[in-house]
Amino acid sequence: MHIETLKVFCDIIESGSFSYAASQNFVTQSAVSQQVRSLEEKYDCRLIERGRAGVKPTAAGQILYNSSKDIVRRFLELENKLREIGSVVAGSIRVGTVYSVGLHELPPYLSDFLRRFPDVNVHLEYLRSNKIYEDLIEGKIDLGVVAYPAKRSQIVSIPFRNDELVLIVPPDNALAKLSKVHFSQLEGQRFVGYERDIPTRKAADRILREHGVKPVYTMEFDNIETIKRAVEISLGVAIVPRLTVEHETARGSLKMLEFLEGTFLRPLAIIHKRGRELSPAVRKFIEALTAGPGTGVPRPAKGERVERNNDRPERNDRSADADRTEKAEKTA
Amino acid sequence: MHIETLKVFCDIIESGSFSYAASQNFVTQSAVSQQVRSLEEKYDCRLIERGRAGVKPTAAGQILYNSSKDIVRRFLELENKLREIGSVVAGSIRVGTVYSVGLHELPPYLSDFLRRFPDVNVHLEYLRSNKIYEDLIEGKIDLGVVAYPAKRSQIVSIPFRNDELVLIVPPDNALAKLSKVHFSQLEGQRFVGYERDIPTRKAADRILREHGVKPVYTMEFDNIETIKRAVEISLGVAIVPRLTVEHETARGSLKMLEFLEGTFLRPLAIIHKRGRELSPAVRKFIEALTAGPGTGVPRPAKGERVERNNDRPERNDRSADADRTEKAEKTA
DNA sequence: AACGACGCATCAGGCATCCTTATACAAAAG
DNA sequence: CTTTTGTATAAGGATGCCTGATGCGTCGTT
Repeated sequence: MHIETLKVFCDIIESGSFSYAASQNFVTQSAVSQQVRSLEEKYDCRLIERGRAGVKPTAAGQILYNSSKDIVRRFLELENKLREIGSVVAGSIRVGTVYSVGLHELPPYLSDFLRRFPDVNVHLEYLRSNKIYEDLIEGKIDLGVVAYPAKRSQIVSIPFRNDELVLIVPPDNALAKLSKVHFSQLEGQRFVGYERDIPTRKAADRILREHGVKPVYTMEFDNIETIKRAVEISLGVAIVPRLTVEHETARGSLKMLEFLEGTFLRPLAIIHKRGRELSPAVRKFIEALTAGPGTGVPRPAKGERVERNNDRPERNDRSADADRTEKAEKTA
Repeated sequence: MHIETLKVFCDIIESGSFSYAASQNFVTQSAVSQQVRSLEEKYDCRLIERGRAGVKPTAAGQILYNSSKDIVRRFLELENKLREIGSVVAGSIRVGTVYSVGLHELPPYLSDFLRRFPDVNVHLEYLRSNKIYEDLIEGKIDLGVVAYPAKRSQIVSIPFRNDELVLIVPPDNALAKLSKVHFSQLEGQRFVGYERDIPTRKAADRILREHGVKPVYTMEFDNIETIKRAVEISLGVAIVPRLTVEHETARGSLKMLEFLEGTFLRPLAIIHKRGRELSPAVRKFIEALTAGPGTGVPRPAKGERVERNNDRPERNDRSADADRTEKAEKTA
């Protein structure tokens, strides 16, 4: 019996979905379906009731789930301990990130990391800030990457980078001819921005308030991409991280302006649950982010490990990085 | 990760032997060796110190053992529960038996059982009577088959069969011409028999004592085969179960005599630990013994199960029964 | 009601995995 | 020094698992 099969089963029960469990375990839905079937055949009893409203465990399935959950948990802990000893960087790590960072800041770090540690699978989930804190505390993810990290007793926060907040306006806006603006010039502009409970929105509002601007929002979204689209079609101006609009300013679909009153930084941080011991893979991931992309040595170069990797050059190489990076969107 | 691999590892640590762990798990020593190696490679650390005096776990190996033991135990319990639900008779059962019964009484029941339940692996170990009780209580075996079952609070005993105790003498003995003897005729005969702490020896001595015979033992052994060889070369006479000497009496290498004073039965029993819940396979095994050989239906014939078995007629059919019956001798 | 979207089941084919057999090798025993 | 016992290694083959394609219900839409 594969312990992985038990984990798949647990994931099915917890998520209520075969397909989701499949993606969580880096296999196809077909494989998951077959695993469940073979379990059911092996013990000659139905384990999961497949109904219209998702899936529910049968009595037997519930027993299997209860025990498996325990077994899987113990096994994962065991693996962490052993990897610790052997300094083996492998396994899965689950990272939750807000859209803007995940799309515009992480990619170079990520591909670098995946190249250096081919035995690590990275789950990248796009989540809203508050959900990241929640999931961290519930143990659903190992790491979070957020802006304006909140200080909480259960959360440890490690500084990552600082973005600069800039103003974007549609090319047809009066301000588009300038390269820098005074806050006073923003008076009367209609704003587009994040929803009120999102940290970057709060930061933007604070900056505006401190400079005497009372913004009028016409639209609020929960992710940066939609905000940019809204500005492009002249629904308003917005304050966003500089890195997130590089594409659009280069293409000319958006005009970016700095503030004459100074630069405003948006601190990003890696966060994790306090007290939770981090697996070698997670620690290496944090290192990779804090050290910056391209700073990693090509190989861990610790004797044995190199040999082992070289022993199987013909291995089914999962060609692209993307194959090992599961990107699951949770917000609509 | 196969849970079976973890079990193999535990068995290695507990027994201090690769080969023994191999036989316990119905695989070759080679497979065991490879499994350990792949574990060591996977976590890039030595797990077992191979020294002259057996094998010892390293620090990492100890960690692996501790967790694995737990995982394996939970998994086996889980499997029992599920098999219970699906009425699936499969898995391994460990049976400890004394030589005489294992060699002369069990075989027909065994081959019958194995034919009816091809998914069950039977570990048959030849043990001395007291070791069987010990191992039962320690949970090292599931069932025991013994003669003259001792009444103990921790042990449940189920009657199995009754052998008849008879006298065997070498063909050149004066008694060999008779077919029945009076106990009085045994006076002056030298005896060969079991060691003093073995139940059948105690029973024989009691019978002799009750009929006024004070036996003089010249040799004592812990198993029936050696006793027979000793009698064959005229080292003395012996009181043994009738079934165990069928071969020799047929060949004429031994002469068997009944007692004129009556027949003396040697009760056999299946024993197991009180309170321990028995797996379906163990229960079926008990049923098979108590019902007698040849009484089983050809198939459980419970719908689905038949189908499932028929689905794979081309399966690597482990031809002979012997392949699935591990006979490990513990006494020399 | 027809249609597409979604999610699970099934099938066939390829390939990695793991096991067995055979053999090497080391240490201990006779 | 040979034999025995126990583990490691090599080669080959069977098993099993996964993927990709496809089928088939159910649900929500227009």
